[in-house]
Amino acid sequence: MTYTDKEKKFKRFNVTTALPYANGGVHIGHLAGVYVPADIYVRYLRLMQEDVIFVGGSDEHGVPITIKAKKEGVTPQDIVDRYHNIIKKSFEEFGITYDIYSRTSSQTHHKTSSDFFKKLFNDGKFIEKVSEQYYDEEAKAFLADRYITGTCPHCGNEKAYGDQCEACGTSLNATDLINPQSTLSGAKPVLRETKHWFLPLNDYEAFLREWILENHKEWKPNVYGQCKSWIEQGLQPRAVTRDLDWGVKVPIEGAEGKVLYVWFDAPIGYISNTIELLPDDWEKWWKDKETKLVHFIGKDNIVFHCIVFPSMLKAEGSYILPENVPANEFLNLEGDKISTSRNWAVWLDEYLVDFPNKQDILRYVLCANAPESKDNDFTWKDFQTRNNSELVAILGNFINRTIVLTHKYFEGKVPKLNALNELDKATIEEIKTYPQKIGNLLETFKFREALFEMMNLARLGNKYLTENEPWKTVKTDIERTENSINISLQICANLAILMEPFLPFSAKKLQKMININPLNWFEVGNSDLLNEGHKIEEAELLFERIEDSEIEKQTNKLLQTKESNKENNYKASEQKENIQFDDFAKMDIRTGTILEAEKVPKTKKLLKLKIDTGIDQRTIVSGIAEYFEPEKIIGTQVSVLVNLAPKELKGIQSQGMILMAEDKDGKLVFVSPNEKVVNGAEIR
RNA sequence: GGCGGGGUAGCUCAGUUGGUUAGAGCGUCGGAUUCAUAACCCGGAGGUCACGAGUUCAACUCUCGUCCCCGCUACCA
Repeated sequence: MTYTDKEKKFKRFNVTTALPYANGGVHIGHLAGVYVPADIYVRYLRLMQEDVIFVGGSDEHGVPITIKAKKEGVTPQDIVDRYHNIIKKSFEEFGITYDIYSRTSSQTHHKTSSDFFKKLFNDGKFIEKVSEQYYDEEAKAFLADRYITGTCPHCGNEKAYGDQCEACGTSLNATDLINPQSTLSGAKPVLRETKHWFLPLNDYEAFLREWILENHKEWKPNVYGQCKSWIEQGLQPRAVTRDLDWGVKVPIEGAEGKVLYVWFDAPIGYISNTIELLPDDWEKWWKDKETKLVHFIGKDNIVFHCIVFPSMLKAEGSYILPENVPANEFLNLEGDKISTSRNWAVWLDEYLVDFPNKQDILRYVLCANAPESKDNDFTWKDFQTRNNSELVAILGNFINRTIVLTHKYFEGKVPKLNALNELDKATIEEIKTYPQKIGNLLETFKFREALFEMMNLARLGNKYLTENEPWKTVKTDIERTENSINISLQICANLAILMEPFLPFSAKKLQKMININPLNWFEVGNSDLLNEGHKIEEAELLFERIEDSEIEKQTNKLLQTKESNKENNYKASEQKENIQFDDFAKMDIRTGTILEAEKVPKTKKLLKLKIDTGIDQRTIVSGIAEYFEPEKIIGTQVSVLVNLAPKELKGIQSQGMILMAEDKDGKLVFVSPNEKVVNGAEIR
């Protein structure tokens, strides 16, 4: 029975963690947001002797993996094998205690997700839509947006992807690209009709409203608010299939060459992995109302776990819904956003090599500084300080001085307890409060506060010891000395259990040092955990100081990343294919002067400009508002493409285009004559 | 622009249904101490609670407006 569920509404816990995508490693952002809190939660529940399974796995489908495979000339399976193994191994070594860590490329998962789809299909839960998509006739395959490159219609970058131009950051549709090209064969793709199935999320709006907005007001504000925002913006049908050959095949006739869209199959991975763990007994973990389902995720996943997956489960009909989705915000690194592509991260597998047997320090720092209510910053300096002045100075030091004194005065045996004085009594009373205090906090997902309370017990120990001064009383009052060492040792024993969810490796070490077996959470809080005469082992340091040099090594590593990012940051795009003079001559580019400029209401980037082109005065809408203040550009002479077909933007006819140069940081600059000339002068 | 989250001591965060001098840890300064990994213990300094207005006997806490940070979303010819 947990502290917050006195009526025993729930008999068991099913705890899942977001499936890491198997095209890269796991970094501190993932750990702080998802894996560390989830592991703490599960370890705690186990100590409470609750029935709990902890389910994880790798997400191995989706287009990015196929692209990476192609780039390296290996199969997608090779890619996911590589990263799945790295991730699985580093989780193990880091002490994330999954009951199962499997993968979505498993047979079980293919069958489970395929059956899930079929059930929804047969029950008429999908709608079908036919649309036009690019098709590569040489490779005989439909092309995902990512598989198509072409010229960005906006900035002219020739290597824009079908979903996004990385040069200007614009998100695109593949059909927007000029000169589209298949990255599979290099062929020019053609449009072809294709059929897909959609989950009409809009039909679940009433259900979601009631389930979340009415019945789960206790969810974290960031999660609840985000859901509310999504629901109120209106939900759209979402495609659940794609034309791709890497993934779970769509299990119906006429769906050759189609797979389940990765967002559809990935959350079903939680179910598949449970089945793999408990083939005969999995259903009670997913279909019994007395099971508490909890998803640990990062904030980027809120929509999938609170809106989409529950709608899928609801559509299926026989599943329970998550009871809570404690999503964390993001962790930054030394002031900058963590970024895989810029290699701005502390990778778990590298940490484990650089700091062998120091898992608990990272666990501690990431928990103490977890982005529970807002984005937070990880710095190596803070890592060092928290280790040196909290783990070493408060926790490690208390344990060490107690054990050393026990050996010094009592030959390593627990001394007997005599008549208690007021301080003894007060201390014993306070010890009693910790299991429930920490338990309550953990059950309500307040991990950093729970950790803080655990440390407070060590603070209590230090204070108790200092006030008793056994190093003085040993010469004058042996009974006092016996009491103060006995009670200090009882605090050590309590800590040995209470710290286990947070600092499992050190807890184990401490348990060995004082010769006890792990107890359950309800046995803790007492001051008779160690009997008189109980033998304890020699003192061994739980934590060691981290010197400046080690921290410098890490910050230098990051500095290097920053340097090399700077150098590699900008690569001029390749020259486009040759054109004839006539092609160029078709473009009518003129000098013009900005007469008026104002922001287009309800937009962030758009300015409405009035330009004197020498030919006429015309209106042009331009997406430059982030870089220019309207008043300051009036009078500026610019280059204007005047014979571009007009286009309506936000209800305004835009007649032409202002030519801009884009710097590597995305900043836009006017392309202007370097001396004033007449308006309407041809640029050639 | 719309929606959501956040803006409290140098740093990281708590602040219950609005109610006495706004709290904690770390950092810093001073003291005490020596069992302990220059650690522990005691004490001090440090905040017009983003800004402005309003409701109220009383606002960090409620209402409105403004600014800043993060995310989602629209827009970028």
